[in-house]
Amino acid sequence: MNYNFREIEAKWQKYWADNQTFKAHNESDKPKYYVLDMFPYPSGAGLHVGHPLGYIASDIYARYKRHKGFNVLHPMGYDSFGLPAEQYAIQTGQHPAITTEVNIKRYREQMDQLGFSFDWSREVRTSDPKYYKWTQWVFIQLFNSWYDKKTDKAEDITDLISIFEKEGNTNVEALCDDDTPAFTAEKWASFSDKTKQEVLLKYRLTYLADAEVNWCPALGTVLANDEVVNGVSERGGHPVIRKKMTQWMMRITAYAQRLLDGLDTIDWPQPLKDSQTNWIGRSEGAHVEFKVQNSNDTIPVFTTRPDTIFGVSFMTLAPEHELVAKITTPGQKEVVDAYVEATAKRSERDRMADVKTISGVFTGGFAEHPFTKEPIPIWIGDYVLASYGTGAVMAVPCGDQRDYDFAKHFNIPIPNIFDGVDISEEAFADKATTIIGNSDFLNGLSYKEATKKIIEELEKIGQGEGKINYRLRDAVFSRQRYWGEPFPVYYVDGMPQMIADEHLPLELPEVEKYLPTETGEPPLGNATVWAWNTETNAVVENEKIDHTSVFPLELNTMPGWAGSSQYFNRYMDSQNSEAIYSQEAIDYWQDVDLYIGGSEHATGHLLYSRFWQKFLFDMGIAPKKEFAKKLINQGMITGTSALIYRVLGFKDKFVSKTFRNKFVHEMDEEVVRKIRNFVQLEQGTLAFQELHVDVSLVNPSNELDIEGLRKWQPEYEKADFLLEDGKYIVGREIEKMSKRWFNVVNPDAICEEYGADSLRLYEMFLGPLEQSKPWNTAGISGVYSFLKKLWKLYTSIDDSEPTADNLKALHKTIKKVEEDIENFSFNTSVSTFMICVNELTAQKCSSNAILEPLAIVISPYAPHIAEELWEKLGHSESISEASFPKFEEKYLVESSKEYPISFNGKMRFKLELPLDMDKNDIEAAVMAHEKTQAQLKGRTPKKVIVVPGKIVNIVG
RNA sequence: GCUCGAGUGGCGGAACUGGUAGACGCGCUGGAUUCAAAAUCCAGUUCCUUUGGAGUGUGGGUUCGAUUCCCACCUCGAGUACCA
Repeated sequence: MNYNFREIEAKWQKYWADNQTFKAHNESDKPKYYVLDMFPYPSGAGLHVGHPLGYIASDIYARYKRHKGFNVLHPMGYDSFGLPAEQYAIQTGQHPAITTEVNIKRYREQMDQLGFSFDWSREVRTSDPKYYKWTQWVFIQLFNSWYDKKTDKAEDITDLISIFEKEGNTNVEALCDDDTPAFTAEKWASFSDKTKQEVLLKYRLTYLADAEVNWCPALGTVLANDEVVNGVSERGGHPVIRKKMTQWMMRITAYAQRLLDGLDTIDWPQPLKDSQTNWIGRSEGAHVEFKVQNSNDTIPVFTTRPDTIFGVSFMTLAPEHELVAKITTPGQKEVVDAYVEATAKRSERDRMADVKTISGVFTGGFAEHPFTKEPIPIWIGDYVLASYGTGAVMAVPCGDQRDYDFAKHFNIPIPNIFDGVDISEEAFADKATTIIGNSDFLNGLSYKEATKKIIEELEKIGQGEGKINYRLRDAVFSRQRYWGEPFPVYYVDGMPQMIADEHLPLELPEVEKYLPTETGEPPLGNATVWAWNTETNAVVENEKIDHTSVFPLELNTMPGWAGSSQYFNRYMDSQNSEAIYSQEAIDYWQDVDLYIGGSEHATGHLLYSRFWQKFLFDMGIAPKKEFAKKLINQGMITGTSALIYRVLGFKDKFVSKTFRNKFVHEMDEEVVRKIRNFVQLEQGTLAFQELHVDVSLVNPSNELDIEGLRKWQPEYEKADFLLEDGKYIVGREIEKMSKRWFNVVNPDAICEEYGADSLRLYEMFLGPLEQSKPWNTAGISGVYSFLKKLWKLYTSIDDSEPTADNLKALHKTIKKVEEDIENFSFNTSVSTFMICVNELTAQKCSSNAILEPLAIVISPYAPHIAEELWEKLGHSESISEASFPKFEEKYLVESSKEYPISFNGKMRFKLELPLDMDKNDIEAAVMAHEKTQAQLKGRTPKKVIVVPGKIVNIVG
């Protein structure tokens, strides 16, 4: 019987589903192991071949761990809130829930087809109210918490209130808004209820604030910093501007240091840790207060080089800085206003694009040097960012290149405060060799000594202190979208109130339109039943709002990362309706042992999740400070795009690849004539435009299906082609697999033709998991014929004694595959299987004692065929729990070795010698050999290196 | 610019802590089988001036010996970007 993958794969997929083979139990005598994949957003396009790469790897690992006797948790779900479903809803009016449901169904079919060993009973969907109930619940817990620097953790807000009642806030060391006023217990008691709530908002871990946000007019929503790439939205590439809006914020900055420290405790890829480190952006320095002359105002500044304070010759404020208007003198008002206005108009993108242009204006105002009391001119300049530090810098042109350039440009003096350094050409910024001079009490000190000294002095005069600054900003948590988690929040007198836990979830209301309202409110503003009745604790019609018992609900929804920030814990007990998860469940599963996913989530999902995990840890409901011990980034599978070349200016004229050339003047006259003839253009410039066409229109020899193209899109209906050898040859380009490049390949066709086991093996065989690699199906026949050979090997099975060679082939394989899986080197395992099957076939092995363990070793990679072979071997239980064969060294012991004989490090011939031969005998045997003498040509070797069991090297 | 990766045949890639460079697969070439094709099997396949040489992006270095370690540079990719 031939290898019939269709029948086999369908049979075992059904068996696994019927028998719930991969259901994980929350208690077991076995050790636990938790293997997690990043759950997908179910888009309309379905899975492409890039998705399963990580899923296959994690599935191999999960299946392997089961063979190794672990109780494995391997769940899957859907990150099902998101923009595409909403955009589709806006266009068609179809509810996003329906689109999402359809897409999920397709994803599920595709995943089932690949034979993944997921425990589907634990599936979660972020858009399911039963799930987002707990997202809302975490939000409420954050709202009810503040961050105490003394205990260095989140604490209950009620504790803070009792401190305020007892002693005010003067002794409280909290991470709170910078503008929090100081007050005594008496003062607190005198505050109105509303004021109290306002003050508390400055402490809560999630809070409302008027924030400068990234507003994307095209999407009608704000975006988080990590959702803005090069000044445009990550999704869709729309322009983004800065705008002030009242938004929910997450006080992630409270955890900046712990997020940084935690990185040392987890086994994550270094590049990923680096990008989180950079994103958090810790810098040590000092906070310095500069007094404004003839005023009570001070300008706070953060600097990493307080040691250079005697080199300050001007200050620069961000144009948006709140003191600008106050400081500016009447004489300078006009130019300053013009500059401020011009800056506000420039998009972030513009400002970023030209880093080279130096601009700024003098305000006319002066600050006072804290030590010399000299006046320091105050400038504004757009190179100072309002969002970083204090939005103001003390400029030390001799020590900072940017300040140096600014000073040169505006003819500001550049005092030199370094000993023995020439600053006539550029600034000197090398901390290691710094010796301070010309700086009063700092003279002669190194960077380190001077920094310590100056901070002491600043503290003495009360104008500064040592400070650590972070680049990380608090995260905006509001989105002006429909298809996201509603906030469990209603407003009384403009102040946010939480809906009590027991009334969650607060479900999304129905709306007629998914667009913002005419008054510019978010889509939830269209809902007519969206008010909270505090007496019945239910959502009621808006018209019942009376501001006494019925109040308006929040109109924003949560961002995409809300639902993914705690899903890994929820899987541990996903059907629990009483709690986010039971304490028993999390005590058993603890954390994720292996997390596989893309590196694009480095500063988004993976940072936010770590933040939430630390918060849950502080609350005492998560036992681990980090949610995932080990993380692996699978590489991207790139697509091979197909390009056709349009003659510029001729809509329907396309030339085959060889005819186009980027530099027309380099083209052959003959070719130019042909093209001119083709487009009937005697004179004028020839140029070409590259256009992507669907890769399915191109065959493996890069020939275009011309008729197919004409039918593909109306634009090409009348296309006319200049052919070479009667064919149109397309250009090829390796690019990210993306719908817009028409280079997406989905796994369905491959599954259909070769089966899931082939696809699984092939995706692993492509190369190292973590590297990105181009998708090319050309090689898939290799793994397919391997499976056929494997199948054939099991056609006759008997109880014969295995030969020494049989055992050697098997145990070599066990050893290598075990090492490979532990090292996530899945590509080399596939080669190992091929070698093993080739050897056993050559040896005509039919021994049960070999074929049985071999089936288990292969089973994590190609589970369907392994189950079928296992059944053929006479088993009635699934192979999935069979224990992994034990490697035995004794079968690999050799008695002789084929020594490579090298001359000056180059291998010239090989010589078989017994392994127990000692150094001297080996040397004698090699020197006596005729080929040695031929190589030496009469010379006497200077030295002979013999490494027994490895190599012989003759020098001379 | 800065940070982090990566450069090995026609292609994907292999080579454990420095010890036979190119495993395994694709492709290609030749052969067997076949009326023929598919499938299958066998042999070959880094390059060159082939009784021998050279060779892992380039140039140096350490070593008996370097794809592997060190230094400098080049190219490509990813992240980040006026961060005070």
